[in-house]
Amino acid sequence: MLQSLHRSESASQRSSVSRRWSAKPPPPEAHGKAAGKPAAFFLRENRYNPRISAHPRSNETMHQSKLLIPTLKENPADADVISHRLMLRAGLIRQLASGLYTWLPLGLRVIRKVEAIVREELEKSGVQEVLMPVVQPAELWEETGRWAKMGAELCRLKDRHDRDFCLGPTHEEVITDLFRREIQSYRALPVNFYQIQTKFRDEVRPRFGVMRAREFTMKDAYSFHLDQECFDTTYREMYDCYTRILTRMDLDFRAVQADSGNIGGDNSHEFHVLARSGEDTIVFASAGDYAANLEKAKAAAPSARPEAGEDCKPVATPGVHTIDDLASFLKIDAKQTVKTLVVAGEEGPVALVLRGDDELNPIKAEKLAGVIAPLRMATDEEIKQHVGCAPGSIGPCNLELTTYVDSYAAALADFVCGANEDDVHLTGVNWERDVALDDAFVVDLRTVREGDPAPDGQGELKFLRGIEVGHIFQLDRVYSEPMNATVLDPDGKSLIPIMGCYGMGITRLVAAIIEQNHDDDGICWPEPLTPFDVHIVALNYAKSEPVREAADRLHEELSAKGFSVLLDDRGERPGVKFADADLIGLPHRITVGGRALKEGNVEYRRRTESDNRSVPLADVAGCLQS
RNA sequence: CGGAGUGUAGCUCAGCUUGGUAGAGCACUACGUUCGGGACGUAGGGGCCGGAGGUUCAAAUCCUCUCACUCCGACCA
Repeated sequence: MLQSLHRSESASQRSSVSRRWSAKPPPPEAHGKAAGKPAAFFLRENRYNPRISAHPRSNETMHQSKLLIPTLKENPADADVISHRLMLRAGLIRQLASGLYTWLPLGLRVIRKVEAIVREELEKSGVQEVLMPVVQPAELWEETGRWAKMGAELCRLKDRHDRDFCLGPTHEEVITDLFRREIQSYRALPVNFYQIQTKFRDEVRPRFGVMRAREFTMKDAYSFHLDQECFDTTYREMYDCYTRILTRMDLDFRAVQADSGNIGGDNSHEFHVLARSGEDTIVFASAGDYAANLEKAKAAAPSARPEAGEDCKPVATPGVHTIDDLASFLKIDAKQTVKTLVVAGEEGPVALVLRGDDELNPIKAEKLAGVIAPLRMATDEEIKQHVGCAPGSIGPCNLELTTYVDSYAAALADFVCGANEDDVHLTGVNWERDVALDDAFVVDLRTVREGDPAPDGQGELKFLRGIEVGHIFQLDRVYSEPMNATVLDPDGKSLIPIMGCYGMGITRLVAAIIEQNHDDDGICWPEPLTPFDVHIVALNYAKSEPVREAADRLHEELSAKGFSVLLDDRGERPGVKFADADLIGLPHRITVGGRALKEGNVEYRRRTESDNRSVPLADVAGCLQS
């Protein structure tokens, strides 16, 4: 597969390249009309102007007419999310196939900015950079059992010798292998390695452009420690490091407690950039510091259970199958009912009891002993067989299944539930009296809701949407143990180190930044991340000698002062240039036009402001620095 | 993987119901007029109507099968 992949790829590249070039040969040093033009992949706006190209320039790549920045006037049909739309429209990326994107010059410059900040802060935190291969041998994954455990998301391939490989979706195996080969002494610990590398995950559903792509760039770091205390120190350091990185990017973000997947352990935080289009719901307290992913979020324990008041009685409920039906049929609040869900378990089905108005949190449920992960609801047949009725009439009374009860359901008195008999419910049911309740089986199962009391009692819970751009968590010995990574401790004994793992989505960050920094006209790059600092929009550059001279001089002057400058030297009309400038969204725009130039001025405008300011040509640099 | 939808020019889309020589706008090329917020005229170039099979005198259009892409749900940076 690997082999055929190589072959077909190079073949197609060759053919498309030769087709392109043979159709329209490039003009080497030729000037004038007779010269051919590699027009197809230069800009649509890029009119070939012999007079311009006759002028040698110091820094060709900064000239917009020579850079591939294919802006789009119309919204691409396939992009619904704002960042995706703007990235296509501003010419940052182009899609190759589902979940695969080519980064064009402008987008790549932003990636480099993001990477630079990430690198600087990681180095400050004492993390050392390495670079591991994208292609990884199956043997390593077999050692940890993930070769079998990972599904189709792991892209597998074979080399010419028919040996198994995969495209790395993550690098725990590789780094642990490196560690066990190279590090033998406790004295080397703690160590922390990072890389910025392409990952491939064959996502079931890539979406939102580069936000959830199959191939993407991630910064991943892995640390090794002798003991928990040492790990905790590094974990805090990484938490602070991530906070510094996102703060430097001017992002509005939240660190939240997170579920650590199948790894377990309490040390797990996600870093979310707040955005309406975010895929995750994050929960935070209106007062105090509590913040968590919805999957993980808890509410304060319910108040104590009231005394029983009613007698337990069966009631006929023909055709009533849902909690809504039940509440309206009996004219009661859904809060006074209890629902019993049956899920697949290791030794027969398991019952989960929740208050009628609550939603099951599947992440919490699948962690329970005896419950199969990923969570699967029992089929109607299984329920019929084990409970004896249809799903609409199940209840905890006389239920012969392992039963977990959510603490909110456990706090009810005189509640209504199914009678485990079709079309019959029980009213006035009370725990202990009518149903046994073992404290060990009273657990947190519900999905929290806005307005719930915060678990630490500080205010109530609020929801926001977030884009997960970072995740730090404890790996314990999940990889070091099966892979036999050990060091000798001071007493000469073998010791298996604890590991930590710290991920940050580089390409996803680019999308998240745009989600938070745009307006109706386009992107508004924050200074630390902008592909260029300054956009010089030269009106009539080709035809007006004074404009060309002023713009070129300004370009050189600002470059010399350390600004990165994009000079719009295209032969487009002013309206087109302004619209593109807004779309691309560089923070500073300088318009050089004949009108103001007569007075020796140019116009300056911040991307986030709506008014132009007239500035003498000589003062531009000072104006930018202020 | 289930559900929904879309594939026609580089882009946005019409044409399909009711088969009869493939269209518009933008973009591109040339020339001219324009030139401070997405100009205009004239003349051009560009399409295996996603692919395969079928029905038919005739298929972008009808049928079958496929492939790709997008959106909604379970996974994750």
